[in-house]
Amino acid sequence: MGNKYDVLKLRNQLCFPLYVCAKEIVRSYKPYLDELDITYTQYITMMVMWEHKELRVKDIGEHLYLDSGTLTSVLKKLEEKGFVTRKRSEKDERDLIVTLTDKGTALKEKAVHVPERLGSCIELDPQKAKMLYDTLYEVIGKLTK
Amino acid sequence: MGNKYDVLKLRNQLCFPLYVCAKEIVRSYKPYLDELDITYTQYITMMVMWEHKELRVKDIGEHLYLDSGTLTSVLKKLEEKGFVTRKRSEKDERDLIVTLTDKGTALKEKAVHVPERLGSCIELDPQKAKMLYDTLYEVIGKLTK
DNA sequence: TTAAATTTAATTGAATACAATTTATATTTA
DNA sequence: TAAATATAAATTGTATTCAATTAAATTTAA
Repeated sequence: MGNKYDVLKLRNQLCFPLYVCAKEIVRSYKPYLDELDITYTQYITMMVMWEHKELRVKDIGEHLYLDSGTLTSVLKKLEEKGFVTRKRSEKDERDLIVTLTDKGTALKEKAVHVPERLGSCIELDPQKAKMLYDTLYEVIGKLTK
Repeated sequence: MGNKYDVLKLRNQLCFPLYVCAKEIVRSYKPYLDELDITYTQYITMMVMWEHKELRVKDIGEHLYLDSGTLTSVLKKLEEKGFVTRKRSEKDERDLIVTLTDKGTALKEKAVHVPERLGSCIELDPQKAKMLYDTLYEVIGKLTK
């Protein structure tokens, strides 16, 4: 029994729990990130910077799936806080080079405990976590090609 | 071989693909929802209204995991477009009653094809989809209690 | 029954996010 | 080379989202 409108019920949607889950996770990060005085978007930007030290805005955007419209203001905030510097490339003036500062590197020390603290809020079976991880990247691949 | 900072690498994060996936899915909805002249948030709000016809803002918020800060403006937009009405409850003046209009009900007819169109962008194995669905709600349960 | 506590929606302010456009620079082509 | 094209970041405008606060109404408690 069901009618053609059943597909429009919230409980039959896969995208909705995905949307809620992402939203609630970002919210759960807040108390831990507040201690570092950064937001979630600033946090994932710093993750990219901790790995690469120096990148163009465009490269950061490719790692994070974000465009310059979002990143310009995020990076200006991180520069204000002293975690990165922003400078035009001399090789190509169109590029803006973002570089991790010593203060930015030092923040890593504080951040290193965030993942476990968040993980203990979620408490997901490792096998389920892996399945979730793989499936999410599969969907991302399909949506972003 | 890894070091204590490995947990801070983007590829070792579970929350990050969740965040990206949700973001990209909402973006994928856009062309289809543009045809209905509504946004994703307005769309899920209409889903709740199609199922319940009449609800308080608070009830909508409980269904969608959104607070009045978000919903007040979403509902004002939906009222402007003529899909719902907003009226204070006579029983309890604190409550604001949102009611589906005929035009709102009619929109359902156009919306009914959105889920399949979106589904064909994702093309997920049904078994994986179910696993994903269950796991997401498991995480939501842990994060929102 | 008044006073205190609770509930509900709205408001305010900060931070995203994206589409579309603009500006500046660099590359390609005619 | 000059013009056309392409690329990168920034800007603009719209819409979320949340935390914190406010205002009004209701309920509870002293």
